[in-house]
Amino acid sequence: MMLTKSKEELVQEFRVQSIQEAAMRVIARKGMAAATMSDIAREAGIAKGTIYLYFRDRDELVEKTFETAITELHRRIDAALEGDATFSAKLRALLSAQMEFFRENREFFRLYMSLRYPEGSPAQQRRQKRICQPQYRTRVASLAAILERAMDAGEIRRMNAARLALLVAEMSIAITIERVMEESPPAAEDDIEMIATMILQGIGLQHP
Amino acid sequence: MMLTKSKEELVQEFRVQSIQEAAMRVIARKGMAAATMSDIAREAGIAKGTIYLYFRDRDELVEKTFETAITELHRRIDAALEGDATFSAKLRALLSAQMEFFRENREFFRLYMSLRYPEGSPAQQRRQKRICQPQYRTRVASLAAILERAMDAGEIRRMNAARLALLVAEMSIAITIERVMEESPPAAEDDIEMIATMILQGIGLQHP
DNA sequence: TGATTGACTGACCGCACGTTCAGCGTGCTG
DNA sequence: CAGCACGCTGAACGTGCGGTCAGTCAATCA
Repeated sequence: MMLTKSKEELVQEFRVQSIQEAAMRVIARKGMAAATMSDIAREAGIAKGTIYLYFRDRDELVEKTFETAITELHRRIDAALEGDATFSAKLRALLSAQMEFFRENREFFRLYMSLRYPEGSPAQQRRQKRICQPQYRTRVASLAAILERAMDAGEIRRMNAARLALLVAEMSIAITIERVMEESPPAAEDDIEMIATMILQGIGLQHP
Repeated sequence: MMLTKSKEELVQEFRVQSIQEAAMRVIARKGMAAATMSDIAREAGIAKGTIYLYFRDRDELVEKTFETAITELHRRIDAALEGDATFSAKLRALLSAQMEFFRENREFFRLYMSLRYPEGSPAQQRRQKRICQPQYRTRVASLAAILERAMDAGEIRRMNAARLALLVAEMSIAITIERVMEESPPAAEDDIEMIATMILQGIGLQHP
């Protein structure tokens, strides 16, 4: 009895997962706005109607797909940041985790970018604002907390932590974008080293 | 004869301009994807059909609207960068020009962000890629050239100029986004000073 | 083996959009 | 003042989307 149910659940989960993966691929290929339910169904090898057995509507599909992937990203970033390494080490770990994640999940990237600033109908916008912006804000806030701690520890100069967190986050996303788009990006270590150096020492001339 | 034609042209230009301004306002309010031709016509106080007397289709309206505004932005940035000031001064001038422009043209900002990464139908995407990406790439490239010159002059350390230009551009956009979204942002000078300091000296501890 | 279930299908619906065009009014012409 | 020209209008059209649901059929049950 219990086993049977488990089996059904497994099948369900498999369907849900394969639909989400199809959605991700289609969005990656055509962009968020142009990805239709028919496209996604075709990509998943099922009928359009079947999607509606597992997701209430398009919004929910996109939302769940986003959440599944972003949860994994956050898990990795949190893992990179735990422990009490120096700020410099944590910064490199953060950059490394993010780049690695998007290298493995190139397809997620397009979805991630689409959701960062709301588009579409007002209802969709509200939904996206509810779902996605907090995710981003939370990340920036936790980065700000780390910066604050590093300031307290005297590892970095004292500045506006919130603004600084924003800058660091955006720099890391910018390089990630660039790497995802490049055919053959330079070694990740080189880019990480460059950003880390720039953040810590700037580009001025005072000696290392 | 010549005068009459001039007058008609003026009326035409006025219509074109007021439609573009309406488009900008609507896109700013509802987002690129949700801004319909009816919305734009209503905002401009004319009938939907009238727009098609001045623009072939929606794509052309968006494209022309974007170009008109971006041309002004580039004019200002170029003005800020000409002359042979120090890199440090040019950097501040660049940041200042960009922030000032988006403060005056808050409405353009949404359009600018929408077009940075293509969305919509494949045809729209091709168009946007053709129109918008080069604009952005050109700006980054010219920034890279300035960085290169500063390196030659020994004003800043030698690094990968292309990557660095990307980081500087993204940082400045990030703060601009933040400022556009904030109810009452801090004084522009403070933000400019912060980014400039961060870029030139980093956040590490070695004394100023 | 016939009955029953329910996951799956895809033709269909309503709607909202971009686009069109026949007709309207206004002002200029002869 | 009649007639013409033309910028403008907005109802109507075609298209393509998200979403629905009556029907299908393979697996399970009794």
